[in-house]
Amino acid sequence: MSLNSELSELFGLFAALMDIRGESAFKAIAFSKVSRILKDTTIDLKAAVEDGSLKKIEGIGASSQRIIEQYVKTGRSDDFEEVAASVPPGLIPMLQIPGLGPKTIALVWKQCGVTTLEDLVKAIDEGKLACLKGMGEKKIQGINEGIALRAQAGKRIGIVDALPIAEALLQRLRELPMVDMAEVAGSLRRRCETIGDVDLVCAPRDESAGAAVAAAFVKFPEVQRIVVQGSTKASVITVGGMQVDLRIVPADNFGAAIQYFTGSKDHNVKLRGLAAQAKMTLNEWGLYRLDAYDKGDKKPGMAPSIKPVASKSEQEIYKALGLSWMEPELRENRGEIEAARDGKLPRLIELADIRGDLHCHTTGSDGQNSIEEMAEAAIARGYEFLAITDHSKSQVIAKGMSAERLVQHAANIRKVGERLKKITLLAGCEVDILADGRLDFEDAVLAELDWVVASPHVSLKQPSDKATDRLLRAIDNRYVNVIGHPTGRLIFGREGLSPNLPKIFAAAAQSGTALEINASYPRLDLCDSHARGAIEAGARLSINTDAHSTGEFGEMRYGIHVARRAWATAKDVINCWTAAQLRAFIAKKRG
DNA sequence: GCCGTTTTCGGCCCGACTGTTTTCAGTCG
Repeated sequence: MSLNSELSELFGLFAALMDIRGESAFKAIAFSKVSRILKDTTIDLKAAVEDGSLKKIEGIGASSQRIIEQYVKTGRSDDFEEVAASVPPGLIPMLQIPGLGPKTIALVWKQCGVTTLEDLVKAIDEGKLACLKGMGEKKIQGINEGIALRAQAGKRIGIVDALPIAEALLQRLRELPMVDMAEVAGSLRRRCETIGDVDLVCAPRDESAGAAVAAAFVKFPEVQRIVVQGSTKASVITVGGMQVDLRIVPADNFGAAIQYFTGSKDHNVKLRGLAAQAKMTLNEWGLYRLDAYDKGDKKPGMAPSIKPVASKSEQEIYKALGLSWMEPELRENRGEIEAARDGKLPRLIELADIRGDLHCHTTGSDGQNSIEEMAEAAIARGYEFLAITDHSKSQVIAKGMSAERLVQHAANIRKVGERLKKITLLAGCEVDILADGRLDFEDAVLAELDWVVASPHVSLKQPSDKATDRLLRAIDNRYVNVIGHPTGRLIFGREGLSPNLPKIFAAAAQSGTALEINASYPRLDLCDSHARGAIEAGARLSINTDAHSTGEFGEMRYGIHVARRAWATAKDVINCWTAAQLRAFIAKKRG
């Protein structure tokens, strides 16, 4: 695990421990924030400790800095260990149980001696919890259900599984005659790589039709089980076991609702702070002037009776707060609010900006389709160029090619390119970066190609410094144009390499080597925060599907999501350049 | 714990829901 993720985890645990200890919730929130900052950042913490730049990061104060410094130097933290020693570690996983929070956990620990989940189950069975203050029959039943729920589900799912189902449900909602507007919200709208549940928001044409919309929604064929069904909300479990929450709001409050339920939580918290500074209050119903709001009539489940400053559209709400509208992918409180205030939001890359794919496979190695079929599929997508990059010889399982076969393959690619004319085909290779940073082919072989993607496939658990040297060596090779899936991580699968990213980004920028956002799920590698670090360091990105069949070119959209979350514009991504620009990019590095 | 054109002290987002309550605490998103 990298130093950054170790420290991120430490601060996350620290926050949980403080919660259970009953310290000020704001302290725990502050440490959670530090945990998230460390998870997102690509800065080299060792270097930041040495040059004292740590405390310049907003959200990291004196205490956090002290903890990080000690941890970087010694691999441990006195502050953390002291707190950890005072709370049984078995209590921490209990925070994951729905309906069970820090206060209740502390109560059963101190009053009943519960220190593990097993203890808790036993205490419930023996009726020990019933004698606690504020603990009734229903609450105990709720905890029991929470434990069961946690055991059977609670797992996040990949965007690749969630998005198609959400889009199908959205389509059905929009086709309902009584529905005026419907939209996806939540982490799915922000295009996060994994999501907990799907949030949908819709507005009926007639405000009284809420119950009818909910009734129609729970009968959709994708729905397996109904959790809640009312006139303002319906919650269901789909056939695939995914939870989908539908909120039904008046059309006049649609913008506020979708803004609110899109989040992120951190983004909304910051926005509410801005509202408060301007003597306003922001909630899921709208943005209101504070003095009027306090006097207004409020009933649960209904819009406040007073006139809002803004509520119909997101644009209105942001505008009233002095901000331009923000793309959902940016709403993570990673500087987008300041950028929107200063008119410095990027024009994010779109799928339509992509002119070609620079990493795919054919039957030459482990792909399903021929060179011609892949090229025709690329033309059908409107691409101007396509790089065919089959595996090198070390990838025996993937039918990796010998040098002789590769040269013949390149000749075949060029022949197809000349015949088709409508597209520029680049004869390339995905060459393995061996564990020590050597490439799987000699330079003389690579020099025969138009395009080289160099990727790590083995030794993905090597130490950070070795991984750094390995990738730097590949970047240094004049024939290497892209580092493919640079860390080798798999979502839900493996952590992959954790190289010193600032060094990698700087070398890539300086040498004219692009870094890949591999669009194939579950790779999505680089991830969003890494890709953003690369852009900030001046490196170019390349979004590629790594398609092993013509159908997989369609995965480009998932790579675009990552790039947008990384604040990428079309100029940052070489797939948006013209074929001529690409040729110049190649020629410049070859020298 | 963090932060500062309302502050170096005193705030820190807001509403809904639930359960165990006679006015509120805990949890969730």
